[in-house]
Amino acid sequence: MAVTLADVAQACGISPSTVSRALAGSPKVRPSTREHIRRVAEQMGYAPNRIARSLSMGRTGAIGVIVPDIANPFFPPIIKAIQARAARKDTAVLLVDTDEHAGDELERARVLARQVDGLVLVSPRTPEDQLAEFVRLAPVVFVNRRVEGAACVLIENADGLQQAVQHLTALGHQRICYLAGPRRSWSNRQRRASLAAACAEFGVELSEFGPFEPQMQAGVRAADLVRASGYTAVIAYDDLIALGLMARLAEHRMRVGRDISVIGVDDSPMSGLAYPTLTSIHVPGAEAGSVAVDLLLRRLDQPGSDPAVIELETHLVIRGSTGSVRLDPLPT
Amino acid sequence: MAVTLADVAQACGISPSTVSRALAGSPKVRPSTREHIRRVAEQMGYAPNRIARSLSMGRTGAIGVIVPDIANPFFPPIIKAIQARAARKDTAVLLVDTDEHAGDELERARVLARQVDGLVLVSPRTPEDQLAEFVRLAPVVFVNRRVEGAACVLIENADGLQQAVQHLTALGHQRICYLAGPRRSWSNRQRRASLAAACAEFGVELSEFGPFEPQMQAGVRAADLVRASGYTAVIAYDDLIALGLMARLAEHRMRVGRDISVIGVDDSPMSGLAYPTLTSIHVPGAEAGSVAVDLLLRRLDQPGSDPAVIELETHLVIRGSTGSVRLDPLPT
DNA sequence: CTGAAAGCGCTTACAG
DNA sequence: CTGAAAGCGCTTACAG
Repeated sequence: MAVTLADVAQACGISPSTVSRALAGSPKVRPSTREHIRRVAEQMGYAPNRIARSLSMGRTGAIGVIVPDIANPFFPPIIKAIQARAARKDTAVLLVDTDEHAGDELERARVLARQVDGLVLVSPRTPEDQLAEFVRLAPVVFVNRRVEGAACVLIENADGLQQAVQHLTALGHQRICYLAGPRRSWSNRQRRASLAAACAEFGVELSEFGPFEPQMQAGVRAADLVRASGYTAVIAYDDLIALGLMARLAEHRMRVGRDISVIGVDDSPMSGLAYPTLTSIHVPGAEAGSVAVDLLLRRLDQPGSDPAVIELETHLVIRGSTGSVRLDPLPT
Repeated sequence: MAVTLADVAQACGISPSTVSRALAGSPKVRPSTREHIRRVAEQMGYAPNRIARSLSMGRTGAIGVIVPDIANPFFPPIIKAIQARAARKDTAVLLVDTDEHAGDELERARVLARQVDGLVLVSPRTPEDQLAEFVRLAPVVFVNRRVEGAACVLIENADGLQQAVQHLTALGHQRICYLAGPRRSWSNRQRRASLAAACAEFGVELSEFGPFEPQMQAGVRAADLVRASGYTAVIAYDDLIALGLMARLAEHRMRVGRDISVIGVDDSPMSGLAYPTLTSIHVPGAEAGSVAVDLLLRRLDQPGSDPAVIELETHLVIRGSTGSVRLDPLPT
């Protein structure tokens, strides 16, 4: 029912082969015929059937993206950047949300791999020892997780966390409490290690509560632990936990930024709009997304190339949720 | 390189036709052969090439979903429900985020339509007079927008808003200020109309500021207008605007729930976790998503069927951001 | 520069 | 119940 290559060919009185080549912009077609064909095709409203093209070319022009949870504000900027970058390269994006079910990732990837040219795996939760499976499925780029021998786009939290610890010590805090993320999370292990290093460097005592799911509700739960413990400085695994924490502390009339300092990770849009505004570590999500697409597309075009590992940096954004120990801020 | 139908057929010593039928579960194949074929296929790791199947069947087994902005918390529940429902029906989902660019929707839909069996258009921003174009592209279901003659899943805000006005009047508020959403938004027009009706019913004065984009930042801007105006009750187009408003009011030491009452729309996860918690109108996003998939799939299977119009209801969820005029709440 | 032919991997009337 | 054949809409060596 849609107009096909053969229809255009017939209308032009020439062979489908030539129409195909003309539309592909092949230099082997005489310019005048090419123009004529193009005009006719346009005017007939011809649009190629991508499915048919995929089958004959052995390439789908699509990539698959798997994320744990699109409702977590960490992911939308990455997804948007992936879509934008892919669209620019005329590549479609199939998105799968696994709802944080680590056990589903491999199976979903297996199905997805058959319909796309390659996969971007964002913050996969699959255990270390099964990660190699993904690489066998299709060309793959991992985002926010290091996998030996595979292409990765990593977010290096060390700088941001080091700045966070420095900032807190400058404000007089001697002890820092870390609200840990999910145990299976690679980011969490990375953040905890960086934090330990930074605390050692500045001579600060570090302790930990958790693990917590990356959701505000978990931060609410954490709040009561934090209150009971008497810590004056908290670094949360992510902004969601930090925001939940702050909301609950406010309920108990604790003044965040005065009685207690809170730092998140992600620098999500909400962090600038909470009250008080949330000091947070900026994570270049959008950049990670577009770099991932570039890496994947390059791997598809040059199958031989070495899998690249890109590390992106982070930095601290200071806002209202951190302040000096026991000292009143500006008079109001 | 992957194992194909022909490979399986050869391994079994029978024709590809029969293998195809056996795997499709056709009753025309002798049960014993069917079992044998299945075992061999399984053991060879055969998985059908969906692209090839699509081409020969004229159906892709995928649906396209277009949303204005995945970063807006209104959409993730809908998207997740669509994915879950589609996955259960063995249908893939191609997701496109238009970044609130109304002008891009039609073009993106056009491209998408060629790779899927049908489209779900969530809260499309395209002007009224071009909406019919989508229907011509492919089988379509609209979510959160009424389109004459097309299948729609609508969220009827009237009940929720009526409850909201009733709630506010019961608390003693005589005037209500509405913070309007985007002008091109169908929801906004619908909400404004329902609100006007409810206010008329309860004899409340209604005025309006806006339009505002559905983002917290817009709520921050709105806050200064609201403060200057002296209104004691505000209903915002959505939770994001309401949350931005609350954050900014808090900065100015206004006590939301006491000095002023604020109501949002969406009942997003954050509304229960802000401080104070946000009274909001619950919108059944997840239900809308799965109903939309059902509708679309039914249209694909029964092309003749009439396009259904489903209306989902809303209701008010009362939390901490609304309170009596000028009266102190419980002593603490 | 252009065309006829084969092929991508499946499905499905049409014959047995 | 099973097989040979045609076809889905494209691309691309292979000949001219």
